[in-house]
Amino acid sequence: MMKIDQKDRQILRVLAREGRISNLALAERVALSPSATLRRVQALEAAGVIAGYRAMLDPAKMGQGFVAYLSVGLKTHTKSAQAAFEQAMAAASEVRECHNVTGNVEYLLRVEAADLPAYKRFHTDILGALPQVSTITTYVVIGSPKDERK
Amino acid sequence: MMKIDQKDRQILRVLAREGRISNLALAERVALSPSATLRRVQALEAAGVIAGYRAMLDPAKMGQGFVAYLSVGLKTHTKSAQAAFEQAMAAASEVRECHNVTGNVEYLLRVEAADLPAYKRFHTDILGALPQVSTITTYVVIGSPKDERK
DNA sequence: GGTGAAACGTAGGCCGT
DNA sequence: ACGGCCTACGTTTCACC
Repeated sequence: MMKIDQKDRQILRVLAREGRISNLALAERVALSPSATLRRVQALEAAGVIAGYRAMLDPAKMGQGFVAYLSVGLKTHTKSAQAAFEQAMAAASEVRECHNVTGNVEYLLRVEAADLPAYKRFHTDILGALPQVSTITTYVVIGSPKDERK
Repeated sequence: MMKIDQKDRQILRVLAREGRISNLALAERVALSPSATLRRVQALEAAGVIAGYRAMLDPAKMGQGFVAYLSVGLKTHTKSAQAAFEQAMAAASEVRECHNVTGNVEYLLRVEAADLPAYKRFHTDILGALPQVSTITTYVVIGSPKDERK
């Protein structure tokens, strides 16, 4: 674990929004020399504070028009049932996120599919085929007024 | 809207995982010359298929140890109530995502806070203070076995 | 789509504070 | 321990084929 000062936070704020900004431009933004900036960025990467960089793709523009969140409840709460479910989710390309949560369900999924039929195939053929699953509730995303992760 | 061929898809797949890969390395991966690769990337950016680049930060390593998803139901489904709620979400720094969904609730939020007390402040002082809100259910994230957005 | 070259950015050694 | 300067090296980018 490393200590993160105000300059680091400034750097992270910029990088979270503009992941591909050049080190030179970043240095100017945070009012530091390029070398000092680079050293800080490298330290943040090494410490895992920056876990990586991603291009945010627009699902709609790639023919992935269907986005939904699903809450999933399991029949049993054994370790093996969870492991089996998580493995299936890891293997399913439609599943972009799988969160283990507290509450009246065990999992929250984010699923992206080309269209409704494609989503239905996932819902019935993949999720429905898992013996561990007891309840599924689908929340279709109509819009995302805020999405700082993308 | 642009047409996306197989090479484009290859490029997107790499960039989605390694957003800061050099154009040279990317070109090698997709077996194209650097200039052809750059032209494709620039076209994908211009078309909005690539909406931007982000550093993925680890909330736990930044003292943001508390992550939860919240389902929120509104009292009324008028345009003005939705607009007021969305504006409040846009202003709340704890809210990383706000999705408008179908189902028995109107919104799904992703909230990140330093700890439980910080989360409680958000829950009661911000969400609880909004007159439009009728139901709130909190799903605390225990773990994320898959998170391809980060 | 590829080539080449100029412009630009990166990264690490070094020194000062 | 941390910031700034310098510079060799690598990368980006664009006009041209």
